[in-house]
Amino acid sequence: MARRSRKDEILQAALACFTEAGVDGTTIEMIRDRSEASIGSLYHHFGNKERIIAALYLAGTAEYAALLEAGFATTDSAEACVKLLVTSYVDWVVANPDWARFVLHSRGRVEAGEQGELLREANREHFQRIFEALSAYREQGLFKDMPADCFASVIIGPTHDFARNWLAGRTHTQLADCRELLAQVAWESVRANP
Amino acid sequence: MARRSRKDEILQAALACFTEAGVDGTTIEMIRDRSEASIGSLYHHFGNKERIIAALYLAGTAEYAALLEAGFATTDSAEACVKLLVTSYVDWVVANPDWARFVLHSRGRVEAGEQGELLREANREHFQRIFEALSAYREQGLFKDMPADCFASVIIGPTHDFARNWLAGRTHTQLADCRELLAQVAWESVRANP
Amino acid sequence: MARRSRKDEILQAALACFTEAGVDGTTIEMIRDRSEASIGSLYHHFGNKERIIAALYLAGTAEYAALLEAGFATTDSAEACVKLLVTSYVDWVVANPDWARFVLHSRGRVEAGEQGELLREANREHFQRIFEALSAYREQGLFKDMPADCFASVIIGPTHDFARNWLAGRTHTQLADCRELLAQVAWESVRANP
Amino acid sequence: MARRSRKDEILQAALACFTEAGVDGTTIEMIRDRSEASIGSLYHHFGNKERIIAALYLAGTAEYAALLEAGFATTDSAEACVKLLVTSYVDWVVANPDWARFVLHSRGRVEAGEQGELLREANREHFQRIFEALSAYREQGLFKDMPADCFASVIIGPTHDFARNWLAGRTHTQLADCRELLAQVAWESVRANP
DNA sequence: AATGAATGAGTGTTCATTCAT
DNA sequence: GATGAATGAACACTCATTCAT
Repeated sequence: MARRSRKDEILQAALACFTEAGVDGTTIEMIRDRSEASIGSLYHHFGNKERIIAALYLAGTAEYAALLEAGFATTDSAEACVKLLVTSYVDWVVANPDWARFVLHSRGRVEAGEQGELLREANREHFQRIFEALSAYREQGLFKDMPADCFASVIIGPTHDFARNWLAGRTHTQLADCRELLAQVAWESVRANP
Repeated sequence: MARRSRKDEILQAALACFTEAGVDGTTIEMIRDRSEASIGSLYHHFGNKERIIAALYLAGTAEYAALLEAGFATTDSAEACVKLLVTSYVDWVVANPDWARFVLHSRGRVEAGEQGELLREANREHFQRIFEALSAYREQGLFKDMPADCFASVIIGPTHDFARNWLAGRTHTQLADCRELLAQVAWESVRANP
Repeated sequence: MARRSRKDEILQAALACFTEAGVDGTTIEMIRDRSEASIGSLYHHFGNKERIIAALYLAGTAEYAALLEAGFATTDSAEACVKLLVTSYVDWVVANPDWARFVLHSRGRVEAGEQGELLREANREHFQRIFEALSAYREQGLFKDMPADCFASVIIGPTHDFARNWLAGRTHTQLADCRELLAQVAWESVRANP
Repeated sequence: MARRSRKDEILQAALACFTEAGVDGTTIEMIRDRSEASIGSLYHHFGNKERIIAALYLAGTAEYAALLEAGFATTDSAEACVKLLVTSYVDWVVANPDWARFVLHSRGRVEAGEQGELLREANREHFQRIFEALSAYREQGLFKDMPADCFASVIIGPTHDFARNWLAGRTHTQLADCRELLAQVAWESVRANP
């Protein structure tokens, strides 16, 4: 997240507060303190607390999507594609642990709020993009046959789960050290049996 | 959760509120309304809101643990054991969707609260029990070599991920319909390559 | 305060609570804890919190009055009488610091409560008794001429003031060490100039 | 107390409530009603109830200290100094009976609260100032020899005691009518015998 | 654009008291 | 007499939001 504009400073401050006190535990006053903006400024830029949360969420998922997009450009096999989904995610989480923790825990909230439709739209595009990238391989029968939503969970589920635990300080192993293992497992789990 | 005692009625009511309004969105007043207990009674039994949350959480994980324990008794192979972890979880989630949603989203909060150590203790026992059940097979080299915390995520990660999505109404497929698939994937992901 | 009956045990416990937490800071629950009586028992004996306070107050002032009465029996001069008022007070405070602190701070409260008239009656009797003891000397012109309420404050004021400070831990000097000095000052302040 | 700013209006309202209902009997809502400020404004200015009490207390003692200071400027004998301590006090109490009652009954509470150290500091300065004013006379042997804390109680004790009684409506005599008498008694009580 | 004093509905919690056993 | 679970009115305080400057 660039550290340039006032808006970004506020978002940065909000994220730090969310990390320390939780989203519900963070008050506007706390964000104001840390961002050194005024309350008026906060409301001028975002309108209300919910929209600060949504903006931070959407920016986070956009970053991961961009990372993925960049990867797709240099990817030319089913295996590389599947592994890319995992490694991009791991890389993003390791590079932005606070942001990742926030995103992982706030989805339901944003989804239920006034910006929910925006999120859902972004999500549809995200999935759409991934399926486009994979559809050719799928038609070639390179993947096990399973429902699309199940397919997604099988690929990314172990990574999500481990990332959650790592971010909560519950693992002995570092997330970065599992990068290849998780990618390999993902590939083996979805590839069609020879 | 039995529907007998006053304490359980309160817990039941709290869960319903959490499902409808979220944990933070639920007020003591709402729980009082639904449980038809008095505020004084609520505080007499639980002391504060945090402890209502913790009690509900702990009861939930205990139920899953009990289900698992019952399954271990009739399990006699590495494959059956691994699959049991998945199917028990799926069964519990399908039978108790509200409770599962609550547990899935409140872990961090309970962990951070005053009852956190209790939870961590319960968790240690839970993992201990699972590793006991699997250690013999592990020593026979029936599993891929990987860190223990990673091993756990590989087995249960896809199920956790899919269950989260299903509970949030984001899947087209029913969780119950993926029961065998998820169990099979779990087993294939951790078994040593022939 | 005798440690015999249940009522006295409760009063004793209440006083200890008042000392530690203040009268308003003390809850019925705290008194119950310390007295090892049940809530029901507390209410059976006293009816409500206010009446516990009043009973303790009245018992305290009665003790001082008794001490004074005993002294009057062996007193045969204006000087001895005046000094007795001071020394009896000092002796009682030193012997019952917690009780004294409570009495010194709760007069207004008891006076304003439902037992206020009882207190006022006791006070009238108390003053009546003192004036009886002093009236002969007064008629002999042994005292300075001043209003009765002023006379009382001149005698006991320094002692009250110092006792308050001593009970609050604000003095370097011990109250007991000022006993004779305060008595002497009282006598000099009210005796007619030769 | 000036009647200008919002803060002072709140303090004024609080004092009126304390007089009518007692400090513990006064709710924030009552102060809000009388001051015509909003609850938010109350908390914006003072933070919590305790700090309203402390601010009122400190302002009260500061006023008396100022009165005293002004008097010291025109005082040039031991007798005048001692009498000034009494008359300043009487004058302040007569001019501000509600405030005086509050100060007389809330010292322990403020002392025990978070602003206690502030109060103690103010007190130290107050005493320091008085002893400076009297030390020259003391060194000349114009006073009876007694501990400093006792000395203070002997001078102001009768006045404190009578003022308390007068403020509680327990005296027949007016405080103002005892002004000279109390000053004279104070002086006679501490001056060295000729 | 920026500011921050003011707002007040709503929150979790306390605690004196009652009453069925 | 004794018990203690149950009651619910009342409280101090929080915090997202507004708006005049």
